[in-house]
Amino acid sequence: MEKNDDFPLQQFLPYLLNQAAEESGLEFQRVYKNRYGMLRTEWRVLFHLGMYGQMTAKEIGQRSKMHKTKISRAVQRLADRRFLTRDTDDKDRRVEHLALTTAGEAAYRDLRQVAEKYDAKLSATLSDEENRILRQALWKLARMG
Amino acid sequence: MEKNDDFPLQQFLPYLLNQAAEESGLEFQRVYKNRYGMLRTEWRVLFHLGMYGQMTAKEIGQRSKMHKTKISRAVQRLADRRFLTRDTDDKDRRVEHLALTTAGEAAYRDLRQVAEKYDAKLSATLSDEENRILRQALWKLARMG
DNA sequence: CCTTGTTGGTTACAAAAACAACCATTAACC
DNA sequence: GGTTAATGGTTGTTTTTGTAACCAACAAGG
Repeated sequence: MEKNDDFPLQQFLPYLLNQAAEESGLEFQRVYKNRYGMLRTEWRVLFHLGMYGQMTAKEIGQRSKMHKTKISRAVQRLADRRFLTRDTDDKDRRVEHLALTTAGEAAYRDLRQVAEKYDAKLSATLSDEENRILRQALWKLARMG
Repeated sequence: MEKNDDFPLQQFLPYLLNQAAEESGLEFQRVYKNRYGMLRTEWRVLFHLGMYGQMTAKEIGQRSKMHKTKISRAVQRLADRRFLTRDTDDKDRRVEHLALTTAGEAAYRDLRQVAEKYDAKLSATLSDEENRILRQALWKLARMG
C-alpha cells in the first residue's frame, strides 16, 4: 500500500454519492423491512401513493425513475398484502389506478413519520448551510440525465 | 393525484441520495461495463488496487465498506481476466496480497481518466460552493454509521 | 501439544434485480 | 374495417446480491 496521487477517487462524485446513499439508507431500510416486510421498491411505491394519492404504475415510473418491472412486482406484492387496490380504468382497460387501502395508508403514515424523524437525525449531523446546499445539489444531480 | 403536504418525501435525504447516486453513476457505469465487462464491485476493487497498490481483500473491505463476499467474487473475476494477481503471504497463509497486472494497471489508468473527466463534467453543473459543500456533506454522511 | 476461539477468505443457497420477450388493448392510417 | 404500430403492464430467464454456513490457517491458554 503506497502510491496515492493527484485525483483522489475517494472524491469521485458517483462513488461518494453511493457511499453516502448506502450508509444513510441502512437504518431506515431496517424499519420498513422488519416492521412491514417491505422491499425498497415497495416502500417507494407506497410512498408515492401516500404522497400523491391515486396514481397509475406509469406515473409512478415517471416520478421515481424506477423500471416498470420493478414497479409491477412491487405493486403485486403490495396488493397481495392488501396495502393497495388496483382499479382498471373504464376508458382504457390497459390502465390501472392504484390507491392505498386503509392498511396501506396506516403503514404509509407510520413510515413517513419514521422517515421524518430519521431525516431530522441525519440533518442534525450537518450544518444549516450544508443541509441547504446538499439538497439543492442533489436535486440538480438527480435530474441531470 | 392530489394531496401533497408539509414534509416532502422528495426531500428525504436517503431518497435524494439514491436518486442522485443512480443517475450520476449511470454514464460512467456504461463505460466500465461496455469497455471491460466489469461490474461495479470489480471496478471498485480495481480502483482501490490502482490507488493504493498492493492490498489484501480485508484492507479493501475496510476502505470500501463492501462486504467480503462481494470482494471475494470481484477478485475472482478480475483474476480470471488477468487484471490482478493473488500472492499468498508467507508468514500467514490465509492472507493474499492482491496487485494489478499490467493489463489491470492499463484498465485502471484508462478508467480513472474517464472518471476524472466525468467528475469534471458533473462538477460543472454545480457552483463552486455547491461542489465544496456537497462533497464535504457526503463525506460526513458516508462515515456516519 | 491440544483444545477453543479468531481470522481471512470462500462457497452454497435464497432473495432481488436486470433484461428481454411477451400479452392485451388502444391508436393511427390507409 | 383491417393492418401495423405504440402503449400499459406482466412474465420468464439470467445476473447479482445477501446471508449464513463453512474451511483452512493461525493464536491463546492450559
